[in-house]
Amino acid sequence: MAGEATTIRVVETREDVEAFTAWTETVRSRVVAFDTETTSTDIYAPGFRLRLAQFGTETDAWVIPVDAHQVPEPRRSLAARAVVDMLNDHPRLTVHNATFDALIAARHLGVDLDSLWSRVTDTTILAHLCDPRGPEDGGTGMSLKALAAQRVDSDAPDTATGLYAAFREIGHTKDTGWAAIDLHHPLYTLYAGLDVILGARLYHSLSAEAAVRGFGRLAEFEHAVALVCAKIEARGFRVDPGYLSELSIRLAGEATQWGGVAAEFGVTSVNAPAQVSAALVGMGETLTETTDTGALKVDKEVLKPLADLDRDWERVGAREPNLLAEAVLRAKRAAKWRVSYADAMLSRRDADDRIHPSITALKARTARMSISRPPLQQLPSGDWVIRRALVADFPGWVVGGVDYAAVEMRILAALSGDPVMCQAIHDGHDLHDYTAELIFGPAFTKGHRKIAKGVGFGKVYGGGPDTLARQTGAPLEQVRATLREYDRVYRGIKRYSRRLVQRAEYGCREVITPAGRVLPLDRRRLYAAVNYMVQSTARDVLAEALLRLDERGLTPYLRLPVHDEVVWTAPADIAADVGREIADAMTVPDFFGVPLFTDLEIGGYSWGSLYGAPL
DNA sequence: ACTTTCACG
DNA sequence: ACGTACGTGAAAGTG
Repeated sequence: MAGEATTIRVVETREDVEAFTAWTETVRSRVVAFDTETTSTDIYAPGFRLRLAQFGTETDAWVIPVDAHQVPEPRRSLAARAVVDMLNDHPRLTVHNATFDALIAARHLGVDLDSLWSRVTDTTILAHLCDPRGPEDGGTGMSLKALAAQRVDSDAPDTATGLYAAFREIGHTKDTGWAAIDLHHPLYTLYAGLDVILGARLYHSLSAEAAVRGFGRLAEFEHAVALVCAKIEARGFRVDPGYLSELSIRLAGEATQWGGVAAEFGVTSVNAPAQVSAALVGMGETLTETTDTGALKVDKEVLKPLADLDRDWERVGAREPNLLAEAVLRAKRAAKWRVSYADAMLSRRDADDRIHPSITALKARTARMSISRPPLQQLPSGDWVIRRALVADFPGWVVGGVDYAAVEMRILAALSGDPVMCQAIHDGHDLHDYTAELIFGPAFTKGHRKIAKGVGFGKVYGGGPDTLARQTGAPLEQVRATLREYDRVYRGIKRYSRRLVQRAEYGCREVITPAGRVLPLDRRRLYAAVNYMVQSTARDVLAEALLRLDERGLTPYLRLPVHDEVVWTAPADIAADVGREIADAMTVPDFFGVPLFTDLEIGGYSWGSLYGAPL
């Protein structure tokens, strides 16, 4: 690799296990990379197995088979023991995407998560601090392969492709081959061994750059945040399988029924935009909006007016509803809710009816977290039916939530130091009410407040008058006028926004957040600087809150972080105390001169109860 | 692989 | 001078 000879050893005998243990003694002062190969990425699925554990330096790797299905006893236990000893004792380890392997070590090898974590450096964290961009945005992304190609050896052997070919030879796919490939297949062990050699080399490259660029403290912070998120993931969130089964059937029926209606109009698949647009045009509807590639757009913003439905799916009474448009809307929604949410939760639950969504604590360019499999940060919020499926841990427990009040606006006020907005916050005003009154006078209406709120967000997000008019539903001229007034009233925000974009224009194309994060900007979208600054800072406010919650011993109650809130569960008799404690730990009394307050909600048995569900 | 759509903050 | 909403995850269809 990179012109240097490397060695990969595969443990095949009892003596090999001893040789591995002897090797671990010789590398005690070195940073050793750790990695695993498993039957799947579903750590908590029944039938999940750890198959290989690997350790390595820049030049030497050990591949240790521990799969109970293929390694005979007592060698398997001896090998597993040797792996556990290394994980428990070695002073400095590096892992690429450490949350995954650490959770496996904790659940399937009985390793103590806190102890292991205190000795681990996660190279995805370092890579994200050095460049948070994904490959689609001109960055390298966080995959081991791409990072290693960039920093270690652009000609590093591409073992994955060969391995996938081996999967196909045994009648499997990219996804299923991991469980089926022979434990001693040479491509499999080669792939496994190379990964730790690459990982060790990547560590040295990334840690050097992170140190030079002063990311040490931020890296430490991110490791602490990732540990709290790993604990939340390990505990999981309980689902109600009986409710989900019934819901799945009901949604399937709805999708079939509305799909049948669409079929009467010649639309055999409601998910085929070309079919839908052709049928609508054939019925005499005029479609004007187009997609990026010039096709006629038929998303729900286009279809709802045709179906005479407003944003909340209520009849408007403005026209004769187009039955096809309505059928497509309802069929698609029912199918999506069933497949992406109900069935996803049902299929991913563990033996205790808990789901363990994968939480990536440091994901977006702005450092925002992401939650996947299933995407619990994106469950429908306008209706309680999906969230009703997530329930408290035991009978007699309840679900609650704590969220920050208007956190992005407050952060914008604090960072810009805008005196008018800061004063309004100190005086305890509702920010959007306050803005509406400033612009429209004391007799402002709900509609005025909505426009004021939209313009406030527009400032954070960098939107123009057209987008804001579309979003708020207000007339373009009124939005333009409001934007002008906004700039006049909140001069500090205007000045701050201009300064951020100007710096990006004349300096390097990046913003540096108060946390010390360097966020690269796209050449064509320098205006995004304000949004990046605010969104990223809001993320760090929640991340710091997670650390305070953990310090207060509240992590066992936490179920999810959702950008500006946490979801928790607790026994009903202490729920008020737990909720207050969480709300208090999250509160930031003085964020650059502005208080960040929290709102506490205590619900019932299900998360849906916070959205109007009866239970 | 790419596009389109839809769910969230 | 002009004009741009930001960030995600996931499924399904098309080719």
